[in-house]
Amino acid sequence: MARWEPGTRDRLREAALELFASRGFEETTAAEIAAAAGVTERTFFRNFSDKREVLFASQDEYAARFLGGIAAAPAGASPLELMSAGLDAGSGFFTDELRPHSRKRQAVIDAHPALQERELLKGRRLASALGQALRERGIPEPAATLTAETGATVFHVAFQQWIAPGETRSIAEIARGLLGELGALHTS
Amino acid sequence: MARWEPGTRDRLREAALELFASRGFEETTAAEIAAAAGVTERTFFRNFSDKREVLFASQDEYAARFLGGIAAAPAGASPLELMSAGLDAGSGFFTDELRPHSRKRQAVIDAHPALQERELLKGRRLASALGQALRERGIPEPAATLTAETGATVFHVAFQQWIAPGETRSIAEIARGLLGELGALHTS
DNA sequence: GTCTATAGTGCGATAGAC
DNA sequence: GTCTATCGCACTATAGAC
Repeated sequence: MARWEPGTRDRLREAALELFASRGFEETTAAEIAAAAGVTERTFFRNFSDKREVLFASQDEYAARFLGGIAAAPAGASPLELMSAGLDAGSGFFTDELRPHSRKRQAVIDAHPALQERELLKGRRLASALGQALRERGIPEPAATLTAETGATVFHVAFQQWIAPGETRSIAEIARGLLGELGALHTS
Repeated sequence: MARWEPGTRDRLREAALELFASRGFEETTAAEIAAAAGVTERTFFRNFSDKREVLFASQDEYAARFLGGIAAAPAGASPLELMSAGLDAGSGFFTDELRPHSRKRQAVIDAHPALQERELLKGRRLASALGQALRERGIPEPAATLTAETGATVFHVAFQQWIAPGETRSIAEIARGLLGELGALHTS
């Protein structure tokens, strides 16, 4: 038997969500999460800088996809086209199987101010990273920042809708619809 | 001699800012702040729910003034007039003598993600409270939320400008200018 | 005011991957 | 052999319970 099973990080994330959802965030200790994943508390903190972060690693993965989509867009793309490319690329992260998981995760976050703080910070970091990516694609200010803020907002609203009860559309569909409505605001 | 000097809260806030600014947030313990203010660690945590909160008590006072200004505005005021009344009332908090203090405080916050998280949460709470205050004044949705979000943004931008190097205008003047520019966006 | 649980860090030893 | 992830343990500070 191997000294350590692969996928420690993912097991910790799964265990944490389950325990947070069933017992509450503050009532769950890092040691309990670690034990549920078959590792020690020390290993938990080697994988996640603090107890809140275990819920937000997925956000970082999503951001990386979003940024990758912008970087991979064809040369000469407009700011809005870059943002659409990013939204499309990022949306691949939110598969239909992930939806129940995301609903559970959001319920936990909504119940704990400490987690809301982290979520807000991640949101600002996403907007900031998008702005940087757009500037690196040659978009000047203030278009880069405006487009980045819009993109972050569209994602946020689309995600909230995606996890709403009864919603069946993909997050990409929802985001496209929102971008369309946003455009209509300026042409009507 | 009194058993305890008055103004414990304020002394703790002053001591905390000085220590955070000179040594850094993480390098300063709650016990050190308490000692500098002449009280025990226990008293620190009785006054502030956590170590970060000692820097944000002022934000709560400001919010209370802002909300009071909205509540005190004349009947029949428009959403924008209510917001202006709130901004005017709140601006009284930011006296010229407070400006160096605010600059120092913001530098500390900008240097520590843990403090940025708290700042973001306070910002969301302000916007949410403004929306509630407007609804209580009879403003329907979506005007209440839109106006509240605008008001929170104007305050945020005005505050950033107010602490900018060389800036001498009052925060009320800056906010009025921003509201004017915002209005011009819709009439040009 | 005192006592205690938990978060989070530092470091040496160790076991497996390569 | 090197590199990396884990363990195990000691330790401080936060924050809440009593």
